[in-house]
Amino acid sequence: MIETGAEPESRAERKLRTRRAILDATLELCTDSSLTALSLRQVAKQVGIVPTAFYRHFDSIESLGLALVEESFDSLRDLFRDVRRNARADQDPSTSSGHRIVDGSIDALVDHVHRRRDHFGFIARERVAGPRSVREAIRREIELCERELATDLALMTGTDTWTAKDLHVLSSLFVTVLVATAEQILSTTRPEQEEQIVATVRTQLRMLLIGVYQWRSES
Amino acid sequence: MIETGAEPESRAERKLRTRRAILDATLELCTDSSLTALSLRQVAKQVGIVPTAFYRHFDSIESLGLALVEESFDSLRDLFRDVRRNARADQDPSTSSGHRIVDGSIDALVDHVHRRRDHFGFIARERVAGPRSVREAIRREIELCERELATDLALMTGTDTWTAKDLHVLSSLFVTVLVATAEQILSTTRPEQEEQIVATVRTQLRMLLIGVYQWRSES
DNA sequence: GTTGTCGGTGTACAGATGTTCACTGAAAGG
DNA sequence: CCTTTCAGTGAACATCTGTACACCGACAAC
Repeated sequence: MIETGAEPESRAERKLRTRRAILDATLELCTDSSLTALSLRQVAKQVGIVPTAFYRHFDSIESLGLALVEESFDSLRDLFRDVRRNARADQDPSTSSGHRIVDGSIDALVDHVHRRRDHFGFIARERVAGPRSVREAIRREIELCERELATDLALMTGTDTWTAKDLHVLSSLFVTVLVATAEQILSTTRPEQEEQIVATVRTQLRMLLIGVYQWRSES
Repeated sequence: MIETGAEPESRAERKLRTRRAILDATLELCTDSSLTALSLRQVAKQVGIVPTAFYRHFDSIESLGLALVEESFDSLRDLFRDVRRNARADQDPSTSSGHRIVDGSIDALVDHVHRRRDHFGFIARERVAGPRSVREAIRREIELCERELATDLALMTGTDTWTAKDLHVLSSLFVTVLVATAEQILSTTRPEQEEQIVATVRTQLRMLLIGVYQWRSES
């Protein structure tokens, strides 16, 4: 469609470009309304291809959704990597009860959500409203994240004597709060309201952390 | 359609019955797929009326959704009432750190979610995937619940010296966990997995409660 | 008993939907 | 150079979509 100067572009590259265009168009089209309400023809029109050409890349909206799940969770894993790097740098016993880690993690969350509104919004929506297979894929990925976070938590001071079960319980709670916060950030555009959301979750995590530092696993 | 014997049934009653049938049909049809993916004709067919008759009751799927929001939050308020009654009965200083209240509240949650799967599922889904006006209505209702819970929390031992802001922060965290738990319960049918979910949230709330009991509001 | 109200019906239409099929034309491969 | 591959085309289809309109017939009101 739009050729910008002299780009040879192999056939494979061109195919990949259209595929990307489909993924992007889909993310844009379902910013409000969910995959299940999205038609193949809307996507095709947005991309600028004929409806039938869609089948050269995906054989249904559902499998398109599965591809978007993978892509979106790449963004979420980026966030996790940032948080982990952040936490490791602050593994300083002199800091008071992990306030730095909390603040750093929240900042990272806000930052990543802003940079990939589309991906985080996609996960939040399709997690509960998408086609069954998409919902299941998302749940599986989230459980993966929880397990991953649990092993990270095991390495931190204070939780080193915890049972594996308790570690996972805590990890799951963090992920729940993380998801809820992302949803809230996505549902507002007013900066002062976002400030409010961030301040709230900051306090929530601090309250929780007090409990965590006192917790001793039973048995 | 189905006349069971001698029921005079006034015109108003009949209209109300059809309205109910529409609401029920809608809840059933969108157990997986969201309002935005639901067509007026599907609803009409499920109810057993002709498509145009739909307009005698609602002027769009969206306004139908708003009615369902009100109805669903009636169920949620029922839950809150149960929890509050429960908590008041257990306002006994001899119980250890509110374990009884936590357990009772979770039991009430599970019970209500089972009894009104449709309503809780509707809220969980349309909260993020419904039409804009429906999403906004749900968010408003949830904020109402948070405020309500915050005033309840103020009356409890341990939080009586807290600032209004901190009370709302805690209330918001409880509601977040509540919503997340309801979502998890709804997404499973296996009893042993539900047991697992309940055990997890029980521990999570206990961890959190430790922090709450130590928390002192600043300024 | 006449009249008006109003749920519900049936027909109709213009447009959108998923999917099929035979096609084109340029890049890839021999 | 000639052949194959294959992303994208375009027409055609049966079906579903929201909504407009004229209509019916039972209940309600007078």
